[in-house]
Amino acid sequence: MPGRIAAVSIVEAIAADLRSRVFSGELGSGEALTETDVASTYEVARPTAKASIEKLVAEGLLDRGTHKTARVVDLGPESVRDIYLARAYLESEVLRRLASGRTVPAGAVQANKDIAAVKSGAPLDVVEPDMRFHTSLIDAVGNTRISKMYRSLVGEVRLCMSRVQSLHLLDTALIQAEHQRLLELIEEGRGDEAAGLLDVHLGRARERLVAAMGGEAGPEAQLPSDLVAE
Amino acid sequence: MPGRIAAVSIVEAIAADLRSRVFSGELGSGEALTETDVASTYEVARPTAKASIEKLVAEGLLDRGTHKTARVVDLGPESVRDIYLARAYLESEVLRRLASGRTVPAGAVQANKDIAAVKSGAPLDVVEPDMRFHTSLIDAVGNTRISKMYRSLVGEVRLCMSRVQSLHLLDTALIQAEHQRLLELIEEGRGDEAAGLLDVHLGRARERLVAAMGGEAGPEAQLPSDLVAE
DNA sequence: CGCCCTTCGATTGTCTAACAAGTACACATG
DNA sequence: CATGTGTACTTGTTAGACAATCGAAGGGCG
Repeated sequence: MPGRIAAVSIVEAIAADLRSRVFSGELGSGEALTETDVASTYEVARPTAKASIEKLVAEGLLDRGTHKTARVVDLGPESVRDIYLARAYLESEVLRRLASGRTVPAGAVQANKDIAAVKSGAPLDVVEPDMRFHTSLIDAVGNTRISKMYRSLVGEVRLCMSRVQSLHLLDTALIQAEHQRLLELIEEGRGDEAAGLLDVHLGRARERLVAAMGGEAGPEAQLPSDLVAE
Repeated sequence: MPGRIAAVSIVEAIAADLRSRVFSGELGSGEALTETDVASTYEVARPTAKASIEKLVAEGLLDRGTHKTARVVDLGPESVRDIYLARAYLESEVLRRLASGRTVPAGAVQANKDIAAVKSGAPLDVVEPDMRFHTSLIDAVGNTRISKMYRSLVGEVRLCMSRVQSLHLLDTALIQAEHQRLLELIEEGRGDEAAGLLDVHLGRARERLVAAMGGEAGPEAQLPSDLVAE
């Protein structure tokens, strides 16, 4: 069933485009987005632009107070830690549940294959399948509210991932290998170990990103010892 | 610092009023809310009413598809289970963390006192402090994203609580006693037992509500044996 | 007599134009 | 230098309008 035609509303279309521009870095941190600007660049009425902006604000990609211009969020080290810890919070429990039922989500398997297929020259292309790997795990528990909660985090998570990739903070092969190991641990029913590996996986990305932003990196930033040894 | 003055926008004010009308049951399940209706009852322009409605849709209190009138959500048994399981998912892990640090949130203690102070004749008054008890626990972990995720669930949770209370499915004293026990278990550092009690606490409410809605109640609906014995 | 199709009313999506209200920054004043 | 004022920009809200769409009611046809 290849993507049935979708007649999305104008505000949704604009929101989607703005979103991708934020992810691609075309709209950098702190950049202002006035309603009039958006309205004129997309040639729509201001209320329509307003609605799009408010959508992105709700997603956490834009910041704005009453009567103030919306700006692209500026994630500080504390926010990054907050985001990654919230992720770990949800995802580690998910891994335990999946492992107890030994259910390996097909979507996650496919996503990890897609990561492997990405040429090393285009680091930003890893973001989409990486994100998909993790959302597939969440969705596999079959609870629509949990999925929705995770969705409310996805915007910011993806922003972090984009930063990690464009700064070359992680090797694609390592990401892919750890994902693979996670899937194996699920299949073997070893939930606690899967959760532990996830903590390593996320902790490293987190602390490296924090360090790259000028924060004080924690010890999680280093590579696993067996790989360092080579 | 008693509630600093807040100049809320009109759409926010209308959203708040609609919300309370949904919680109070004045707007029953499936009731239609057209933009024009809302606009005329509050004497505002239609776009303003539209924005308010969309806010409630985002909160999960209203349902609506493109070009269709917004309606108050009609929670079926599956949705109720989904909601309560998502709650348990987040809250049980929170209890473990709080117990490991033996941090008893002051807000939760106060909220439970407020529950005790409610006269038995007004069951709906229990909802607010009950909700506050649980949000206090979540907020106590100090992760703003986790709090935000829980917020995205709160609307529906509160709707369920209102149903439970107006149908007299649970005794106030029992709720209050179990909350008290949860706090004690946290203080004693017994995280697993706290999580277990929470499962009982939520499971009973969940299955009784499901049963009251015509679904097949699970075994969790029964009272704890020590209380049944009297 | 029942079913399909058309038509119509109601409702939402979007637009234009406009005014009110608030913020931020430069400027003038003490 | 601190303070107040003012002005430009931006957002909040309104009014009215038109197109697109959905749901139901009614008429035609088998």
